[in-house]
This record gives sequence, C-alpha cells and structure tokens, in this order.
Amino acid sequence: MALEHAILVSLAEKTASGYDLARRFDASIGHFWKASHQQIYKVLGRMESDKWVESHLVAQDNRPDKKVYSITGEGRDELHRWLSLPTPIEALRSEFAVKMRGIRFGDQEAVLADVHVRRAAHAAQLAFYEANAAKHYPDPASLKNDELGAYLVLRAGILAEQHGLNWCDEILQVFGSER
Amino acid sequence: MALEHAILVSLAEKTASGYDLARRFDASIGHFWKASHQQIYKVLGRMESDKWVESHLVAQDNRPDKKVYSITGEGRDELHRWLSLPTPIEALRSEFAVKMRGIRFGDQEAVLADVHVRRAAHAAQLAFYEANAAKHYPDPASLKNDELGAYLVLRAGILAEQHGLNWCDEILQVFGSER
DNA sequence: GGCGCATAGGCAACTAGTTGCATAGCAACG
DNA sequence: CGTTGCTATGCAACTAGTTGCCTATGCGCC
Repeated sequence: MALEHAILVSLAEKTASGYDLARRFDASIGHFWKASHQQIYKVLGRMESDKWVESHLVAQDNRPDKKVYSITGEGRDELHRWLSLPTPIEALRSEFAVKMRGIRFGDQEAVLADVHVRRAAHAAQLAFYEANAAKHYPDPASLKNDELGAYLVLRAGILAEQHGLNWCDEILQVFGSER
Repeated sequence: MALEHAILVSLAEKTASGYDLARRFDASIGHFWKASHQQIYKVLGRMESDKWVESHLVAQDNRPDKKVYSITGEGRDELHRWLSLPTPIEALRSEFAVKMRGIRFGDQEAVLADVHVRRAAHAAQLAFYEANAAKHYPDPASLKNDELGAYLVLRAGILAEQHGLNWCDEILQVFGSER
C-alpha cells in the first residue's frame, strides 16, 4: 500500500491532524492519490503503532480538540527507503476506456454526450492547474529545492489533463461530432 | 465495479472461457483494465447467477475441458444501460507521482534512476503500440464500425505513453540529468 | 522418468478501500 | 430555538482485489 507513504510525504512537508490530511487528499495530493477520511484515520492508527508517526492532542478555541500527527525518525527512514525502491508500473484502470472499447454495443449519442462532459471537465481542470502554475511558479527556472516536488506533480497534472483533452478530441473527431 | 462491464464488452466481442478472458486481460484489454484470473473466475460465477452470461462445457482434444461463456440478452441490456450512464471521474492513483512529490526526502540519484527505468518502459510500450497501429490500422480514415472501439483505446494507449514519456523528460530536465 | 510449460479451473485467507453511520462542539442564519 | 454546516474523530459492515496455494491433462525436452 502506498497510502502510508503518501501520508509520510505529506507529514514530512508539514505536521497535520487526520482532518487536515483528509483535506489535503481532497486537494493537492488528491490529484494523484485519493483517500477518504475513514481510510486516513485507520492508516494513521496503524502508522502510529508502527512508530512511523506520533501524535499529540491540541486543544483549540471554538473548535473540537485535534490530534496533530508528525513524522518520526523511523518514519523518515521508511520514507527514504521506500523512495529508493523501484516503482512497480501501476495497473491503470479506466472505466472510460472500457466504455470507448464497447461503444458499438450501446447508444452512441449517449456515450458521446458523456465524452463531451469529460472533455469539459478536463478543460476546467487544466485551466485550474495552469492558473495555479502561473500564480505559484511564474519562474520555473529558479525553483527552490523544497518546491520542486509540488511543481513536478503540478506539471504532471497539466500534462495529464492535456492528454485527456486530446483523447476526447480524437474520439469526437472520429465520430464527426465536434460541434 | 466495472470488471463485470469490461468482461461484458469482451464477451460481446467474442465468446471466451475464463482462461481466454484472463489472457485478454493480460494483453489488449489489460492495457486499460487489469484483472487476475482468480478475480475473473469469481466475477464470472456471479455474472452467471445474475444471468448476464451463460456457459457450456466444451471438451477438447489433448487439453482439459473448458467452460465457454457467452453474453446473454440480459447481459447485452445491462451493457447498453451501463454505457449510457455518466462515467464517474476516476480517482487516479500514482505511486510514482507520490514519489516525485517526496523526492526531496529521499536519495535523489536513486529516484532519478527509477525515472530513467520508467522512461525506457514508456518508450518500449509506445513503440509496441505504434507498431500495432501501423499493422492493424494503416488507414484510420476508413475504419469499420466494429474496429472503432479497439482503435480508440489503442490511440489512448499511444497518447498515454507519450504523456508518460514527456513527464519523465521534464523531471530529468529539471534535475539536469538527461545524460 | 522427471522437469518445465501451457492449458484449464478453482478455493482460502488476507488486505485495501468504500459506504453508512455515530458522536460532539460551536457558529451563523432565520 | 431549531436547522444547517463546518470542524473533528472514529467504528462496523461490506466489497473489491491480491496472494498463495491446489488440482489436473498433456506436450516436449533431456
């Protein structure tokens, strides 16, 4: 499982409560690794027994108490070890691709309507990423070391959305329904 | 779950035994939906009780008997229904992206070596897809209706590998280790 | 004759992840 | 004063998928 390691990366960047992590997994990190808050709390518990992270309770004004987690030395060792491991090629699973493969067994118009919806979603996400890139990394040539990771995955997001957009355009072109 | 639907698409194209399906999920379909043979046999059993598929035993010479599955009318109805449903945006999960985000917490050289390995894998897969495309679809303009699905996902494969390749190149360029 | 390999089908145990729900404090709205 | 909504944490039950193992036929190789 890599959720542990995604959490380690996130906690290495900045300490956080389970709730904070859940929000990070809804936003920045969530663009390349999704996790529900239930899953996060469960895994945090296991990681704490493994001594990869430790927590302390923080009382807050006007809000419930929270448990702030931070990465331990052991956690950093594990992260370092994992980063040097060869990454297995991930099994990509695309329900959308399954549909495209089977398009001739369904209602072509309905499927193409879905393609249009996806195309719009890719375009919107691409615009969001590009605005982000322009705002936070106006000068990629002079990036600091601690910004490189976030920059690289933002670039991956941009490339991925362009890829998604291109494929949608090809599909629509093949069926001659560009509009 | 979409494995059922991936199997329905595959059986709608051509009847198959569980073993045949497992091989298809290792090859063509496997490029966008992975499944182990254990998972396939399990799901086929459920699909048969749901009347989406039916099987009959076929005795073979010099080989064990096999159970050949074919899609039923109900299965075709279900496939048709599913194809018209809006496709949820899939949660992409990239362990590799998690590593890139966390690269500063590990051994940079070791991680970049992994990037080189992945780059080579993408290049090889791209060459494989392109050879396939040249062989099977030399003239994309005159595709028959029953070839469109397979052609479109092959194009998706090509675009995806180019995307993977581009990202690896960007990473290596940022770290100035193109070699 | 033993070994590896391809074909063919499966079970059992486990892990990862999802869905649904529960609890609780406090703020803002009407 | 009740409802909605955000913060904050978590359990229970379930589903999907993985890992490891097993059976069996028959071929070719050494």
